[in-house]
Amino acid sequence: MSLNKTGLAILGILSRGPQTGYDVKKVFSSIAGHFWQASYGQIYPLLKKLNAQGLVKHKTHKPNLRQAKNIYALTAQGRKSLRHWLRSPVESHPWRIEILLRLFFGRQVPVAENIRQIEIYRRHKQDEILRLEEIERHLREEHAEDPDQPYYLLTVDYGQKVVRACLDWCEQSLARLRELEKQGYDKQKAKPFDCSNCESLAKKHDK
Amino acid sequence: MSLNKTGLAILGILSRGPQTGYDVKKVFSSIAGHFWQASYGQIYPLLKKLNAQGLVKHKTHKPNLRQAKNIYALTAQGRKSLRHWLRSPVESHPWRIEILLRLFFGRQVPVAENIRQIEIYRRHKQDEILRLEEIERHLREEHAEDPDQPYYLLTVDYGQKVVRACLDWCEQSLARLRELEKQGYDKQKAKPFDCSNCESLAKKHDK
DNA sequence: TAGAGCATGTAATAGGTTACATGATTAG
DNA sequence: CTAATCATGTAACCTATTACATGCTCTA
Repeated sequence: MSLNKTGLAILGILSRGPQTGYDVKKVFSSIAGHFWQASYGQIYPLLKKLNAQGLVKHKTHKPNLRQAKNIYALTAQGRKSLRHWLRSPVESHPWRIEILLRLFFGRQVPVAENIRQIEIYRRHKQDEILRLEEIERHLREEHAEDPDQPYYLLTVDYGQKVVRACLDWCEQSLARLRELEKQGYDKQKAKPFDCSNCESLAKKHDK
Repeated sequence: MSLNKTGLAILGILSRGPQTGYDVKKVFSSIAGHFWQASYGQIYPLLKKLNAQGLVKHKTHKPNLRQAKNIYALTAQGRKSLRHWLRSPVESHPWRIEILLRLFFGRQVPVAENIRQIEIYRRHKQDEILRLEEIERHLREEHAEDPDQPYYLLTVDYGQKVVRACLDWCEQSLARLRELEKQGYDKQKAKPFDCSNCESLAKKHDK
């Protein structure tokens, strides 16, 4: 009965009504993709697994001899599993942020290179903002009658707030790095430095 | 010559000076863990692989007959690979945010349940803030002479800004859900809703 | 002398991406 | 007729977590 988060996501999507694997993918590509993703290579095998576990059932729809599509629907068991998960306490998950990994080793290249990277990152975040605004507009216009709309809007709002915080950070960091550059940071000697006290931080974290 | 992000992270950590796999892990557990993580099960095999590729070399230090530890150091090739990566443009990465996945299906449970989840999530984020402040304090006090300090502080600042944005969102979302609850949202009929126009959003995204 | 920390590693498993492969239908 | 969209699926591969296994050293 082990079930991963993406499996539960699929159950959740099917709770909105019966649909094909292809339809499920569209949800991940449209209104849910900004906080969760899944590929066909995951969706089809998972639907099979959910079916084997009795959490979904499918009807094969044959409009003609050659073609068939599988329409999946939640079972009572599936709805129960979904609701059980929704009531279990949410956990904390670590983040992986590549721009920070790069900046952490920033001294290995000239300051100007790091400035360039943040400018690229800022463009990505600006694109994300546009995408989120597009989703918000869609939700307000096309989902005005959708009973799920209030919850959907919460997810978009999260994205907008976080991405705006990223953009704030970009501006501030660019200013700081330009200042560093002016102060001749690149010309400093690379004296080795070792902090033995980092251990005490690590200790607390691993508990 | 394929090399993943965590492999590059290890190269980066070794650029601060030769050290053991155990030492590398401590960096992920202390000042780098808030934006990148790696377990022993990843670090030791990766060090072996990096060694095979000539990006790191190791000396086996034997303080006595029984014990041995492997001290790894970057090679010229390794330093070159690291710098090459640092100059390549950073890409955009999707996020997976479990609290949003849950809220997306929030209508499946009473509003009070979703409020409870956001309160739990808020506690996680408050803990993260404390952790980040601890790291910042450590960096300001113990790394005052560290030439990498300015870059390290940038990574902490990112975390603080983003987590504070999350906390803002928590407050606002809690207020909205309390309002929804008051308005009798839970008693609404669950009319089925299907948005055919979601497809147009999906189309743009998949391009 | 017991517990915490130092130190290295493997095996099983889980989770996910990408490319490949196939073929029908529909709109311009 | 041709391009886009609908629709399903597999195989190879990569990345990462967890549990397990081992044994030394130092400090209270």
